[in-house]
Amino acid sequence: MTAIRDVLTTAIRAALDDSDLPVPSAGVELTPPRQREHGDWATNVALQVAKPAGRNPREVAADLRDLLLGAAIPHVTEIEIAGPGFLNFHLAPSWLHDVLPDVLEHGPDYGTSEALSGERINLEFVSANPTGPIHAGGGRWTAVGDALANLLASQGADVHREYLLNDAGNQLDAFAASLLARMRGEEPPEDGYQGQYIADLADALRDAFDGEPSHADALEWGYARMLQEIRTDLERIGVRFDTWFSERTLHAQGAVDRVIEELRHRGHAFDHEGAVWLRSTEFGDTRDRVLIKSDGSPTYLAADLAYHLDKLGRGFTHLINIWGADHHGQVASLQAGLRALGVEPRPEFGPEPEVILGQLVNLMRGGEPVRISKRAGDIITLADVLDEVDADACRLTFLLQGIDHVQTFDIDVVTSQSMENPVYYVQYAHARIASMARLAAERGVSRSELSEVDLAELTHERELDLLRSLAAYPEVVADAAHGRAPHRVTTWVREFAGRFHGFYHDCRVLPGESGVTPAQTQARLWLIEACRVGLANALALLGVHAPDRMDRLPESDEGGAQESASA
RNA sequence: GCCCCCAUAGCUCAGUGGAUAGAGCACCGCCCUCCGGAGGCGGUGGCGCAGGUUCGAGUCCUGCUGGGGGCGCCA
Repeated sequence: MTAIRDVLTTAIRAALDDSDLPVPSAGVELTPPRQREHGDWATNVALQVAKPAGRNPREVAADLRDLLLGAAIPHVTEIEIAGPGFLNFHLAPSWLHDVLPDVLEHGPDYGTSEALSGERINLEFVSANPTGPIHAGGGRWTAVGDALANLLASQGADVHREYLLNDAGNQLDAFAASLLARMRGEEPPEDGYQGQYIADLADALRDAFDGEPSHADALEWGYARMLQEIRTDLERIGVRFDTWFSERTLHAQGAVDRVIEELRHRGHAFDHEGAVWLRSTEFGDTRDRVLIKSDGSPTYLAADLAYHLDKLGRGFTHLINIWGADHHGQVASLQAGLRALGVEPRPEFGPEPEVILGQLVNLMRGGEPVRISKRAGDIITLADVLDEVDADACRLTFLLQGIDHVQTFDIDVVTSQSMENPVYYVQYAHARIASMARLAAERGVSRSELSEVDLAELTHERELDLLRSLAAYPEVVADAAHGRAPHRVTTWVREFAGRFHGFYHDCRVLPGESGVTPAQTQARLWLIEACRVGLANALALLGVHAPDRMDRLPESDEGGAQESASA
């Protein structure tokens, strides 16, 4: 929230008050218009309040304009009534010049807020079963989850990254049975795991034991191997979890049993056909759900309820899970169950846990879809991707678009043509700034104290564009956090980098033959430093490095040597 | 049959009620005597269909069409 924005909003509220008009229930909307001719800020309040007041919007706007002009708001040079009744504020560039010290003063904290101060948020993501390597598509949840954690933390929340290990169900049994079968040269069971990695593991398993290991030995051995592999992959992409939560501990400590008892006690569990059911229909679910199967074992839902209760018991004020869209069917019953257990939803967050459903990733290779086939070689793992492309390119690729869209991840585009990845365009902007700083130092050009620099030298449209982007940045971050939409930061930083490259092209910073005045050099040196802060802060949220230098591209052919398709 | 998500330029996507819908790639042209050309500038080209709500709809609602994902005493 920039200062000028607050000033304008306050002035508009006062003008409404003086006109005996109500402030719209959603508050005063004040936005930068898309068209530059429409000024620096625009509000639609006249349109919103005119109808209930039975008045003409443009007349209301005219009254408000008179009051606002009388208020002598800083920087404001003109207020025009436009279209059906917009109020467009035209400001002197001085309002943008004020942004620069704001950015520099806050540095790494520029763009943060305290909106979520006091919240302890548990964010669970990835949580891939420890029965195989993380699939390339799982990289999406890794990147999105880590960036979202950063975003929530930027708003003042205490964020805890958690990975749930599904190590208690029959998945690991099927996994172990598959390993043993493969070790004996047999086909894995019907519901078992296939793929080359199982065969490789089976070979290693044979070497690890004298004689045939027991089912339990194979299970623990395989589990440990997969867990290690998963942790390694996540380390490679640069994500660290605060807690690796073992589902087993819930069963071992009787937490699952206690959940059933509690639900019975509250009258929300009942017996039917030898099983124990949750009356989830009373809490918004489409049907009741089984908690204890007729063979006496708990369902996944029962364990999941115990797990989420455990999280709340650890003092978190809000729980967020990032799940793939293929788990959509679990959401209603989990939320119904927690509700049945007496967990009250918070109005600002909705039901607990908050479940963010992300659409899946379609893997492509060379323009051809890669089916998630059981056959060997068709599995593309996150590790495969990381073997060919650096973590930054990988992460940014996953953060390019909103998670409501199925993402197409063409491994050939992200790897062999990785120079097309926008990450380099953005990182290059940061490296350029660092390069300019190095050159300035070499030439003995140093920055004066900011207070002694005349920022009014920044008048070029390219310079003002950069300042406009920087001014908008804190709100972009806040919206991205609130909307659980890290890709908005990606969108911002890509546009910002574009604006920087444009500035670089048109505006010389360092003294040379171009006729830059010493005063301009000083103002621009501070401007690029502010840009560096903006780029670095945004990239940090995305979990992408902001390099000070990048390797030069190898000289590419001039393109003239192309052989034509002569047969 | 029911539930969730999606449909914007040739392709991949931005745009979560505002005024003239934006990028990248691809295609067609330009720009290196000066801070890194991984760059800059211009051009071609678009909101699936039909209703509705609203002063105003790519955005909200309904229906349709077309994609994707779910609907177990699996996890």
